[in-house]
Amino acid sequence: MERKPTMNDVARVAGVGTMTVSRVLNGSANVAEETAKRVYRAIEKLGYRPNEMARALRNFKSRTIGLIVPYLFDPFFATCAHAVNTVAREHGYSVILTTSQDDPATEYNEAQSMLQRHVEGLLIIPADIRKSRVNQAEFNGTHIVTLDRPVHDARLDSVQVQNQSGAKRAVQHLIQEHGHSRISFLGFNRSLYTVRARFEGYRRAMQENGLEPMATFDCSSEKTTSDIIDGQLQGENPVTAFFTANNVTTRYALHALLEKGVRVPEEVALVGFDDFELADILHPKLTVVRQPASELGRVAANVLFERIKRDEFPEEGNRIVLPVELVVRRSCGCDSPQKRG
Amino acid sequence: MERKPTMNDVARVAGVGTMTVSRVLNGSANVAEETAKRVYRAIEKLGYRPNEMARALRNFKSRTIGLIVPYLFDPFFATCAHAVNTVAREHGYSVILTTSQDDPATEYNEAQSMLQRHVEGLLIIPADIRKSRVNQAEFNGTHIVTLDRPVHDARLDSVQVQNQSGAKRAVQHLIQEHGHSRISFLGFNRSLYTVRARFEGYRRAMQENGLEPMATFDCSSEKTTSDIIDGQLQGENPVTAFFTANNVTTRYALHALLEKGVRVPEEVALVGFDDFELADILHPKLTVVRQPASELGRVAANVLFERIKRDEFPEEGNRIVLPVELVVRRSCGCDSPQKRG
DNA sequence: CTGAGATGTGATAACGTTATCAACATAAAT
DNA sequence: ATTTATGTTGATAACGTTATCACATCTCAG
Repeated sequence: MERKPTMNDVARVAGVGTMTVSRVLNGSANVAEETAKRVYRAIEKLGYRPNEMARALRNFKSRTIGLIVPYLFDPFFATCAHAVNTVAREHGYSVILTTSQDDPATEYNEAQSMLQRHVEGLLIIPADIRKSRVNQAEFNGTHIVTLDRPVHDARLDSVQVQNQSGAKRAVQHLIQEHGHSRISFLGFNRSLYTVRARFEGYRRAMQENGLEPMATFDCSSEKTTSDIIDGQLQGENPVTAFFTANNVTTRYALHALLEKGVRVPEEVALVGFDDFELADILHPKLTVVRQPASELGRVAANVLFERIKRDEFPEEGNRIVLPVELVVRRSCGCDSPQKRG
Repeated sequence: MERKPTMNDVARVAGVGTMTVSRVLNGSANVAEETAKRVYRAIEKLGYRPNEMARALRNFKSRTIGLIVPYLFDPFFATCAHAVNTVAREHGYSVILTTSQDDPATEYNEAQSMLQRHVEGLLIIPADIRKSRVNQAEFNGTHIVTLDRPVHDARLDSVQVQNQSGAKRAVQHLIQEHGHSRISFLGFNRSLYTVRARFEGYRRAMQENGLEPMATFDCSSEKTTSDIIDGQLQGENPVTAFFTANNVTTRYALHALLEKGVRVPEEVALVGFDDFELADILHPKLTVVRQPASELGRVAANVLFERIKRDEFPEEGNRIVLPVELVVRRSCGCDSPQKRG
């Protein structure tokens, strides 16, 4: 309703000039103690709060960063976002958050919109390693850090996890500890960097053990996943273990197996990439590769703020890779009475 | 690096006045077609994008709303946030998102910070019905809508779900369909509105059936929940069913029961408030009260944008209550071979 | 005391946008 | 031919801050 009080109002009430109020607020030296007190009283009395819009316009500093994640209901991304938020607050920054739905066009539009809002930096989980356009010229002058997935641009900092080696270790576990040889890779959306990298880890583990890879990237829904699994469990050489590329696929696969009455891990083993809250309450408890979601967000945000602070645009960005951990529970066959030969 | 091009730059390149560029951008009438074309070409050439900071300052419209949720890694809140984001985008608004950790002081600070950023409206999931201070005078002139939980201020719009009647229905189901009489309410944090309301539904269901309520509000962690359950399962009159107040408590309780080797629902039944992705893969599949999380976010955002559009500050806010649904699966005892008398 | 430095303060001009007004065409109406 | 309308444009002044400069006072060494 009534207009918010401005610095001018404060100055008038305190009986000083506008600049003096500004100086008091910014803790600049050379303000008489007595004057400062008068200003503080006036601020108190009017309930004055500086207008960040005007500040941003004047200072070329919005104290805002942008964060673009594919989805918010995926617990992994949500956890990243939470961590980013926490770090931003510590730096006195606000976060403009939006989702891309894994669509490069949406991602580009949202990034543009954030540029218009003059964010000082951008944290992005890019939808597509090739089609993401956040590296174009128009983004020069904005600090960008990609997390979870990189893009093809050496100038950008990126923070990611050990996708390939983590996947490889998990598949090796299935091969070496449990003697599986017919292991199927289930994933969705080949254009996602993480899915590719995890597949590559899987492929290498198979190859190094002289086994034939067998991969699907079409697990877009519960139904299709179920159909794919159906096909792979039938025939003369049925699959004996599944490796799923992320928490969604893991869920689809587990659901399908349970629906069909297939016993896990007795009849078929299952190991997934990405841990989640309920993985150790499920029956069976899931063996998974755990990603440090919080740390991913935290590290990426810190890298970004470091860049912002230095206002540095390097020729070659840093690439930070965080370790993952194979959390062995039961779905791989461990802790189970019978093992296979 | 290089400064971003401004409207003045565009005007110079196009050989027109600044106002003409402004007019073209805002689609205002009365610009000659030929001139408009020149302006568009200049915009294209320079890669010009309007500075939202300057616009906001000049127009008193930031095209931004604030969203404060307790936590982002709770799938319920994350889903709300996702929905809010979607609606905001449809309106051409950006969302500044932050978390309160269910702490009223943090909530207040974050809300203040958003006011300084001149958000046009605020969507809040308040931490505490009494201690939340978002209704104070300093927030006059900002549109506020609370979602999921209300605060004590009749002027604020609030959107929530049928907490009480949903809980009551669930408990009635345990009593009437499965003959339970020793039903324990497990929750955490009595200062949360939702927990209270759900308890009240539980209490009424018990009372109307002549049963003794039995409630705990201390399920703050897995450990304490486990201990509480231990106590209630021992003694001469052990509990035969649990009603849990939200998805976190449900998880704690289920985990504890599984750890102890208690069979659900054969030995003890379990019904929770708030559905989640994996509730139907768990063993047993969980019977829950499902909340329309997406719709909650969507409706709240729409209410807010309606207020913003009309710039209306009603004496008495709307209170919208969305229906919940009892999703009957197996943990209540349904679909189980034996029923109790 | 005189001049140099420190200290405290305010006027002014930006930052990039847009509302308002005034100016000029040109077309239509008398 | 003169008025009246209509369409098209630009100069100017804000919005609320802050950097810069300028002007006072005051302190103290010489």
